[in-house]
Amino acid sequence: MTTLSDVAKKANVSKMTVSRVINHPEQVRDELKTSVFNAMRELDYRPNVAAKALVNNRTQIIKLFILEDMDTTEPYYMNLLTGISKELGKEQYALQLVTEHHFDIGGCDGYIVTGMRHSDYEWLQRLERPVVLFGENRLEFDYCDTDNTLGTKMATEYALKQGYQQVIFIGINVKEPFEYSREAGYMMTMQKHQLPTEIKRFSNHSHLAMEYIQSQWSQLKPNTCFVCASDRLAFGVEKALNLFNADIPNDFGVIGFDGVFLNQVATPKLTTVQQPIFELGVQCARMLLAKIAKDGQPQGIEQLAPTLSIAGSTRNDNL
Amino acid sequence: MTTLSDVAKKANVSKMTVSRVINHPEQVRDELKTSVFNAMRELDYRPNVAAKALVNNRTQIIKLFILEDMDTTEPYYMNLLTGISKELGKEQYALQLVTEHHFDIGGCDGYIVTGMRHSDYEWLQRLERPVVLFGENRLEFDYCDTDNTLGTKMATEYALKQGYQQVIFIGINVKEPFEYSREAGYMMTMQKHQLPTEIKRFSNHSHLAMEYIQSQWSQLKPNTCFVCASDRLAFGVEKALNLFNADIPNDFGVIGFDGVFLNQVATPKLTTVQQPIFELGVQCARMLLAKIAKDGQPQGIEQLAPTLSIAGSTRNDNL
DNA sequence: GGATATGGTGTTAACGGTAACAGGTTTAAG
DNA sequence: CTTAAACCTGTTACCGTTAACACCATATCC
Repeated sequence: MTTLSDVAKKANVSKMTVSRVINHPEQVRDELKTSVFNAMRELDYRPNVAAKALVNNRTQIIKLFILEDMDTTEPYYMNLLTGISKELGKEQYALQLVTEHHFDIGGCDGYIVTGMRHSDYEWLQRLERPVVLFGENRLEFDYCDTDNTLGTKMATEYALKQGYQQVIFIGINVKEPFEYSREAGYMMTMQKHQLPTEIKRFSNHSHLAMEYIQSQWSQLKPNTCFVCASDRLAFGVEKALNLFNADIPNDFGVIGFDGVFLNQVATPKLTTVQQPIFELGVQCARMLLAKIAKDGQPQGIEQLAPTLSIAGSTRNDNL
Repeated sequence: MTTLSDVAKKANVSKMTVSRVINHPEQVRDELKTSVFNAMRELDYRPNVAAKALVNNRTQIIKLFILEDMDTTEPYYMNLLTGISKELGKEQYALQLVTEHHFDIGGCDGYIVTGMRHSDYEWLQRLERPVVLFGENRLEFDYCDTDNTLGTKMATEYALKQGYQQVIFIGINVKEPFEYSREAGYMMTMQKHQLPTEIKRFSNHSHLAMEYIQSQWSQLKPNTCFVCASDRLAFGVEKALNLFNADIPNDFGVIGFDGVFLNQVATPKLTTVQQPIFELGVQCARMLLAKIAKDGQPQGIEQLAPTLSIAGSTRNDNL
């Protein structure tokens, strides 16, 4: 391993100058800078992360708290993790997963928290390092999330554009901001078109949505589209409709929300609000690193636009 | 942050003694040891990872290479990651994900590699730090994996025990050890019972298995069980059988392999060979840490027994 | 009883990097 | 032309930990 000293010798300067070229390049003459850069290249210099961490009192570790039960949303996370990890890797940060609320053994430079519920608020506030949430909140935490309202707006607009006369919203019965936002997108769009709204809510399990459709089958009118707050619920709706040999997408449309895995295995494949999970991971990481660099200053919020992934569960102009 | 020196002062010894209590306790008198332990507890001492890493020329980072396309096996990985991460965390190691073959920027103390294909052999061999594979291989790499042969043995035995007269194996057409092992478990069991074997192979996509069943439907005899090399294929088989309103599980049985997510969303839920993915992650990590501690010495292989998760896609004595 | 091992502890010098300060040179101002 | 400010670069000390060695007791041997 080549060190600062090696580079310094090769470039005929002191260690300190080399260090400055890396961290405060504006303080060094251009002439020296180029010769230092050359030396670094020739020797294939890579800074020693541990040494830097030691002197800066950093750990180069970011902890990712996954507070919700992973099994319920599992496929989701891999993309998030990949995004976070990729971005952190660029700055030589490493990731540590924390799934239980076990004690914070070993330090870290910051936290990314996902699946926060309102009850977690208290202990999150006590954390002594910068925190960024993945997922909307109405508190003062910095966060990244999909633009949930935009997502259901897009879904509802699309359903109407495809000519479905009734649009029913199948929501998740949790009192969390992301759900409110998704419902809001639906409501706003329906009101804009002066149409009546109808919202049903269930725990996020496919069989509940399925049972609902089964119980309501006789009252369902054709030409209805179900805009769902998750792919899970949409999956259940579709399964139930299939049981009655309903004509999807001509008589009934189904639109999910998430776009991770489940929409792919449904038959027909689900039209869904595709969240940019990977990019959200990248953004979370970026925001956290910025916050660390700026000594914990608030970084605000970042909402990324989802895309509507169109598949066989809704009518489609273009087919 | 309390340091070694703080502890040393409190216990009236030198830093070195404290360090020895941690790393070479056998070299320290019991009397001193206890007083050092007390001091550590009172001051809530946590070793500084960066300092330790610096002096030991370690990074405390493990890289996880995910070589296969994640989208195909996605739900799988979260459990693996959690297992690995949990175990690494205990020893203050952090994880770095590497999904593209991008350059090995920044060092690490070891690698865990998953999704290795035969073509990756060459560059893997060149890695300069200890490597442990997740997944069978017939080369000299240390690895952890499910006992694949045992898995299909269990599945096939179970199918026969439930009285299915024909058992057909639906395999994945890749030339990889895990597939050979799964086929072997099926073959051995059938031969043991002196029954004829039948193996079909497809790429690991549900629609291919689905199309196969559809094309063969007229020739399929009731009382047949399909033992599949993946839940994906099993899912396809089941979907096709459902299309014909076949009686699952009475006329046809379906058994998958993996037990991550997909088996849960199938209707009826899939009986499947449940891999202990989380534990495999833990084992991988443990093996790698042992290898690092022993300066890269081979650690052999570790095959964990899967369990048969019984659900509605097969007949069941107990129901 | 003096030489020789043995076990337990402290001292010193690194590991690779950076902040803070010191010192030298150039530029600008009066 | 002097003096102060601005600019660059080097020196020193330290971040927290450990290996290697030095040292001093005590136990062991002939």
